[in-house]
Amino acid sequence: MARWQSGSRERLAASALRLFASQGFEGTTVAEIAAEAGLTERTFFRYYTDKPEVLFAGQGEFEALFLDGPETSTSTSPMELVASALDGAAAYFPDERRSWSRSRQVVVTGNVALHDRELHKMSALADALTAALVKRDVDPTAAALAAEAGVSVFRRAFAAWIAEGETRPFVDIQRGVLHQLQALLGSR
Amino acid sequence: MARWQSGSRERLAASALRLFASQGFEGTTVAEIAAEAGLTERTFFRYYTDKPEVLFAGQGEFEALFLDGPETSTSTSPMELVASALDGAAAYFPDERRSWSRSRQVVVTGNVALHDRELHKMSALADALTAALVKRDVDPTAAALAAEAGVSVFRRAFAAWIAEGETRPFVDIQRGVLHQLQALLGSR
DNA sequence: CGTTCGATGGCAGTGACTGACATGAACGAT
DNA sequence: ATCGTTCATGTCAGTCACTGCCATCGAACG
Repeated sequence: MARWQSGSRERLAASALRLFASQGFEGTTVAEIAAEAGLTERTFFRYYTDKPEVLFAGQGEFEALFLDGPETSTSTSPMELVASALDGAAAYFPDERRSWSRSRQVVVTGNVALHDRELHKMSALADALTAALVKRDVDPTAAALAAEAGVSVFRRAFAAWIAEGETRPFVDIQRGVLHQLQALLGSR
Repeated sequence: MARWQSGSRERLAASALRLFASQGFEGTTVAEIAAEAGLTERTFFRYYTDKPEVLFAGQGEFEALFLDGPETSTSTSPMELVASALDGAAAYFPDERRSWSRSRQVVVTGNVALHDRELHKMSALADALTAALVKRDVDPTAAALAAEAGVSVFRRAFAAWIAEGETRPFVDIQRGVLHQLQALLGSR
C-alpha cells in the first residue's frame, strides 16, 4: 500500500479505457476511474484537465510526427509538403497498434463528447499544419485548404486501416486515399 | 406579467448572445440567461439541450440550403455537386447578415466549448453532404473527401467574408476559394 | 362553467470540475 | 539519526450544468 505508487497517470488512463469499454463513457464516473487506479477524483483532475482527455494522451507524439515532415522537407509545393506530413504520421501506426486502435475507436465513436474531442484535436492538428505550411511560404488560404484536405485524407485512411478484415499497412492505404483526392480535383 | 409571453425561445437566444458578448460564455450562468428572459433555468433546458446550443439555432435552415443543391443538381461529378451545395449555402449569408455574423463569431471563437460545438456542426454537415453524394452514386471515399473539402472551402470563405473591411458578397468570395482549392491539386 | 392541456415553476439530486488547505512519504542537509 | 523541505496525494466544501418529478396555472375547448 505504498502511498506513492508510480505511474498514476498511466494507471488512470488504463482504468478509464477499461471502464469506458465495459460500462460506457457516461456510465463511468471519474470517482470510479480514480478508485480503480487506487486514487482520488481530485487527483484524476491533476493529471487530466477533464474526463474526455484521459483517452487522448500520446497525442503530442503523434502531432510531432505529423509536423516533422513539412519542416524538414525540401519541397515547396503545398501538396507535397502535406504528403510528407502524412508519411510521417503513418509511422505512428505500425501493425501492432492496429488492434488497440480498433478497441479505442469503438469507445470514441460511441460517445458524442469523445467524438467532439477528437474533432477538436484534428482541428488543432490542421491549424498546426497550416502554420507549418505558411512558414514555408505557402499562401495562407491555400495552406489552410491543403492542411484540412490532408487531415481528411489521414482520417479516411485511419478509418480504412482499422476496418474489419483490412491488413494492408497504414502508409499504403493512406497513399491510396491521397491519390483518390488528387484524382478528384485533378481530373478537370 | 402574462405567464406565457410568446417567443420564449427567441428571447432566450437573444439574452444569451448579449450576455455572452458582455461577460463571456463561462462568465454567464444559465440561470442568468433565463432570468434576463423572464424565465427559469429549468425552462431554458426545455428549449435548448445544453448551454452552447443556444447560439446554434437556425442551423437547420442553413443545412437544408446546403444539401438542396446536390439533391437537385443534374451533374454527376463530385466536385460539381459540392459546388452546387456551396452556391446554395451562400444564400444563407446575404450582406445584411454580415454584421450580425461578425459579432456572433467573436463570441464563438472566443470560447473553446462554443468552438467545439461549431466543429461538431461542421462535421455533421460534412457527413450529411457525404451521404448526399453517395446517394448520387459517388464512391464513398471520394464522397467523404469531396464533402470535407467542400466544407473547408465554406469555412474559409466565411472567415474571409466577415473579415474586417471585406465587402464582396459571399458567393463571389466562396467561388474564389473553391478555385484556389482546385488550383492546389489540379496543377499537377 | 368545468375539464383538459401545455408551458412553466419549484426543488432536490447527480456528476464534472475547482480552490484551499492538510498530510505524509521521500530525500537531502546537518 | 533527525530535521526540514518538497511534492504527490487526500479532504472538503463549493459552483454550475443538467435531469427527473411533481405542482401550478393560464388558455382553449366543450
